[in-house]
Amino acid sequence: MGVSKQQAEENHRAMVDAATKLFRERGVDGVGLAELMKHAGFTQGGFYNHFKSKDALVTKVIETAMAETAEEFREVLSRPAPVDTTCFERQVDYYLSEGHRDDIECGCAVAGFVCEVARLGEEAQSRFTTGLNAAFSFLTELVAVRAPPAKPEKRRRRREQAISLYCQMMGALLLSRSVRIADGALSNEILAVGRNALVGSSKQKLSRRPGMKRKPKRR
Amino acid sequence: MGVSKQQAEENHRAMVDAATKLFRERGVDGVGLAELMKHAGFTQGGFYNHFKSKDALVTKVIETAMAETAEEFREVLSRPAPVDTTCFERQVDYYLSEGHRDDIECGCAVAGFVCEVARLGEEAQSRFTTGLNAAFSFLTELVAVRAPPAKPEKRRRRREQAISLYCQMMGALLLSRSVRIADGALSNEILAVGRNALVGSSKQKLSRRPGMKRKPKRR
DNA sequence: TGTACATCAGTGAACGCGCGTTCACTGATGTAC
DNA sequence: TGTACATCAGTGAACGCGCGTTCACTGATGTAC
Repeated sequence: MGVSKQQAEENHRAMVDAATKLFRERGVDGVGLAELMKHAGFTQGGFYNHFKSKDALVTKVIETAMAETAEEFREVLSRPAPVDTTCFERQVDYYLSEGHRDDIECGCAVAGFVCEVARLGEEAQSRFTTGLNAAFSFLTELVAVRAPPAKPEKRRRRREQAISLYCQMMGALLLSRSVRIADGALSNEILAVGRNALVGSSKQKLSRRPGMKRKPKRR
Repeated sequence: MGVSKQQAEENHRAMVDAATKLFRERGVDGVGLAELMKHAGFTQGGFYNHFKSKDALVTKVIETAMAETAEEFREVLSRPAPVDTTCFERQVDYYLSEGHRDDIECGCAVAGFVCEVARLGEEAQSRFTTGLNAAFSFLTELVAVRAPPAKPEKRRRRREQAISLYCQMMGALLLSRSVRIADGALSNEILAVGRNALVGSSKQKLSRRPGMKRKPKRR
C-alpha cells in the first residue's frame, strides 16, 4: 500500500524469481498464483498489477530463466578450477555434477522447462528457442578446444558437436534426476557415465591421436 | 449399467490408454478425471470403480507405458529394414525419426515422463526406475554390435555405452520436441545431428579402424 | 434347466476446495502548482 | 519550499469454474438353489 517505483520493481523481480523456482520444482500447472505470491511475500490480489495473466508471467519466467542460464554457463568458466582442465571439461563437470542435479530450482533452464515448453504459450516457446540457440552458439565456441583451431568451414561441424554435447548432457541430467529418489545409485551412475563419455572420451581421442603422447598436465 | 467381467477389463484398459496419451500430451496435472473418462468413453463417476485415486491411475499408467515402450523397442528390430543396417542403427533411426518426435502420445515413455516422474508418487517412481533399468539392459545387448563380441569383463563398458546412448537419444528427442512449433528447422536439425553423431560416428569408427576396409554391405 | 437374488460397473448429481481472475478499497509515492 | 491531489502497488474478499472425490441409484451379469 503505497510503494516507491524502485520498490515495485524489486517486488516484480521477487515474483518472477519465486515463480521460476516453483515452476521448475512442480511444473507450471502445479503452482497456483496464491501460493506463488505468498512465496514472493505478497497477497494474491497484487499479481495483476504486474502481469496481465498467468501466461504472461510464464513467458517472463522462461525469458528470465534462459538468460540466467546463459549467465551461469559463462560464470562456470570464471570459477577457480584446476589449471589443467579445459573450458569444455569444466562445463561438463559442472553440468553433470550432483550439485547441479539436486538444484532443480536454479539449474539449467533448458533442462527445467524442456518437457513443458511445447505446452506453453507461443511467446514462451519463442523465448525458449532463442535461449536454446544462444546456448548452442556458446557451446559451439567451447567445443573448439577439443580439436585444433578449426578452419572456418569446420564451423558447421563444431555446431554439430555442440548440439550433440548438449543433448547428451541434458539427457543425462534429466535421467539422473528422474530416478534420484527411487534409486540414488543409478542416478549417480548416470551422471558418472555421462561425464566419462564426454570428458573421458575426449581425452582418449586426444591421447590416441597418432604420434601424439599424452601430456602429463592434460590429466 | 450391468457389464460383463471381460467388458469391464476392456473398459479398464481403455481408461489407462486414454490416460497414457493425455498425460503425455498435457502432463498429469493438465488432465482432469472428467475429461479423461470422457475420452475413454465413460462418465466420471465410474472412475473409482477401477482406481482408488488419480495417483493410483498414474502409477498404473507409468507401469503400462514403460512396458509398452520395451515392447516397441523390440518391435522396431522386427520391422522390415534394409539388410545392411545393424540393430543399433535401426533403433537410432527410429528413435530420432520425425515420426517418433511427432508422436508424443505413443512414443518412448521415458521421454514422455522423465521430467514429471520426480513429482509423482513413490510407486510411480519405482515403476519408472524398473523400466529404465530394463531399457538400459536391452540397449546394453544392442550396443554390442558396434564392436567385436566383447569379453565378459567388457560388459560394464557396454552398459556405459548403452546409458550414454540413451542419454543422447532422449536428449535429442526432447530438445527437438521442445522447439518443434517455434522453429521446425532447428527441430529437424537436432534430430539429424543426433542421428549423425550416433550412427554416423559409429560407422566412421568402424571404417577408421586401422587396416580395416569399409565393407560394402556395411553401408 | 429355470428362477431368485447378490454383485458391481457405470451413471450423473453433488461435495468442498483451490484455481485464475476481478474488484473496491487503502495509503504512501511522487507530481503539479 | 510547501500544499493539494492524482497515481498505482498492494490488500483481501469475492467471482465462476473445474478439480478430485463421494454417493445414491440403475440394471445387466453371473451365481446359488
